[in-house]
Amino acid sequence: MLLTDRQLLILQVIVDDFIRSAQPVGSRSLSKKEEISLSSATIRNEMADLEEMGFIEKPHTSSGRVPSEKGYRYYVDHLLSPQVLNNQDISIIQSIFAEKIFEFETIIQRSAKILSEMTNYTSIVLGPAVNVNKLKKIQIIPLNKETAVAILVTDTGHVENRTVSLPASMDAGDLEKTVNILNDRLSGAPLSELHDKIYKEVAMLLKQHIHNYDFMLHNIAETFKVPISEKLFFAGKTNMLTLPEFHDIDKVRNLFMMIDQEEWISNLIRSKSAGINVKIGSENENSVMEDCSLITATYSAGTEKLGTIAILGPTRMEYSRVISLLQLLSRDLTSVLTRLYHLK
Amino acid sequence: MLLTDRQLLILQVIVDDFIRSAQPVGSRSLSKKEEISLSSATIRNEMADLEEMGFIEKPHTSSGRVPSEKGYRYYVDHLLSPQVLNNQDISIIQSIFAEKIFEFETIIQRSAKILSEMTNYTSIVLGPAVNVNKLKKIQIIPLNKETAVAILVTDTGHVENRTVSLPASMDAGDLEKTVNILNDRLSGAPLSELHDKIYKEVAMLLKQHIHNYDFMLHNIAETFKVPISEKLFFAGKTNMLTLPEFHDIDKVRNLFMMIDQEEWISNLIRSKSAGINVKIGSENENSVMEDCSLITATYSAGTEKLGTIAILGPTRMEYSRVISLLQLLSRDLTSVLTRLYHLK
DNA sequence: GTTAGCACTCACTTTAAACGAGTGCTAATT
DNA sequence: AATTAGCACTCGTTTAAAGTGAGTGCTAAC
Repeated sequence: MLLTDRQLLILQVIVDDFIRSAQPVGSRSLSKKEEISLSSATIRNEMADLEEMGFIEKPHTSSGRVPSEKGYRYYVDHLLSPQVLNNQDISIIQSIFAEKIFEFETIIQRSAKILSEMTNYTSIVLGPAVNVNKLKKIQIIPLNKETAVAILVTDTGHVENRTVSLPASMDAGDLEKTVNILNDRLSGAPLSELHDKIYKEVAMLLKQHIHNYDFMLHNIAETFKVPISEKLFFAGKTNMLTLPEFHDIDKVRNLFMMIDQEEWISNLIRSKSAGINVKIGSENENSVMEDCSLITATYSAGTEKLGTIAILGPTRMEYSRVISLLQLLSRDLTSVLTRLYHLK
Repeated sequence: MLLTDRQLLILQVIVDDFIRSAQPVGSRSLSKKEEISLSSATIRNEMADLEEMGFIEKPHTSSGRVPSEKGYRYYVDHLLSPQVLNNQDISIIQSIFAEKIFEFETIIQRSAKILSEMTNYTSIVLGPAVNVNKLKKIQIIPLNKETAVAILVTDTGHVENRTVSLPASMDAGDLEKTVNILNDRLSGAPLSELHDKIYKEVAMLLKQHIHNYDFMLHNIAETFKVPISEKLFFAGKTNMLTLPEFHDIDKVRNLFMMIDQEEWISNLIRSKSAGINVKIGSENENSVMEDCSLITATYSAGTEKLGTIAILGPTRMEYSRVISLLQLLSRDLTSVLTRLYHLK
């Protein structure tokens, strides 16, 4: 099942054309293209072969051909000439990092936004798993007699905060002691281990030094128990509504309902290997994603993988452009983050 | 233009029926209702009058009647019997506040989610304007030689954080001095005034005590300049897609594109007076909201208005239920927040 | 004042016909 | 042997016409 050069060319043109127009491609319109100097009849013969091999298919008997999933897969694996981005694209991507003072979350969010604007698809960014980060510092700042704010800062500069209740008997001295003990014992520990460590290592110490040991211990442990999972950012969901494949409102609704399940989409995106990853249609193993492709790219700091950026679009996606954009952005993100967080 | 009791009854039944079914209501189906013991012909006469007065209208000559905006308005103002919520509804709302340790943002977000689930409409919650809150404490926590995290805590327990660059020459002592000066001078000031105050009151002091005065001053001022506006939370956008009035994908797209403009929606929601507020269709003064009604309620801490919760639905909305839910939730929110933040 | 009856309206549904983009196959051409 | 012109055929889409039915307005009778 080897394709001739001519079949390759025809397949490529069919895919390109369909990506552009969303209309089934007929033999006559192909024969008019510059790249192809064959009669429509010859093309029909080749198309019949391509169809037999499963690369293209007909929506109905008398219509033009449409790439099948297998066709897209072949196109992505073998026919894709990486699109050279123009200077404007490049400078837009780089504008994400232009601001001097920046927040990690801001960058991630802006990345998602810009990516969706540049592609007219939906972009999804999975932030780093905060709970593998190591604790840099704990602070507890009292607001009034009963309430205080607990703040965790990680070595990556991520800040988590929770409101905690203070025991009535707690005085400023006790609070300070508690914070000191916590910092002393917990600094450097991954956030995910805080809860355990508090009971194992901090409990005793607190008991010795603090009046309202019990209440406080419990409260603090609870506060730090809440799993801090990766944050998920979306941009350009509305773009889906402009695509002809989603003119059916039920399809859109099903897709949106799936997307709203952050749990599910996190798993979908997280479990991808490093580098660029393309999942076409049913490769995503979910019926609502049948008409969608998902392209993911990971970003890192140094050698440590931090998160994923993804583009969700129709199977009829501009693979070449999207891949180039993701490559560029993930590289830039990685280099900025490496610079920022890896000089200890 | 005073309505007779019979006209009132008919109007009410028409609106109720249309809210339920989304289908134009005909005279015959009305005459079959228990509440109404009149022949269809009589009802037709009354309907003709109601139409002449502008309370109902016909989509086309030979169709049943549909409430007009004026009809909804009258219904909301005069015919609405506040729906008594059942125990299940009440306990669901109260479950929002069940958790012991809670974050303001978490509560707000959960409120939005639950509200949208209970109503099957879209809920929007506008958080408090953080920049009128007063500064409780500033902390700057160095991550490495070049970077630090600046943390602002307000008297309401809200935490803002930014990454800042440190001057190369900065040592631990300088940093501590800076933080002390900042806290000393800025505590109690509204966040919105920090930027000005830094130049007016802090600049001099820093100059006297800190080595790399210039770089630091600038950096800090910039860090605190970024306007911290009210956060906006959405839930149940997808619910719109199940409504028959939004079977037209273009309508949905226009609405979603409008909603995505946070700026715009903030203004729409913010500028409402205290208490419950109902805007029907074109009263929202935007063409994409023509088929939508927006019901808003404010929540406060003590006497200070903090934010707004809103439900966006079709003009054919279950006004009674939504108003009851919003009333309950805004009251509960207010009482919890008052308890929490008003015991200084 | 109320109601039964009837002609009328108009969106929606159904059916049939015409259209046209595209195919597969065959026979002629290169 | 590969290519192409020609032609019958398929089938979704468009257009037109006819039929259906929910609902109305009006009038005359109760």
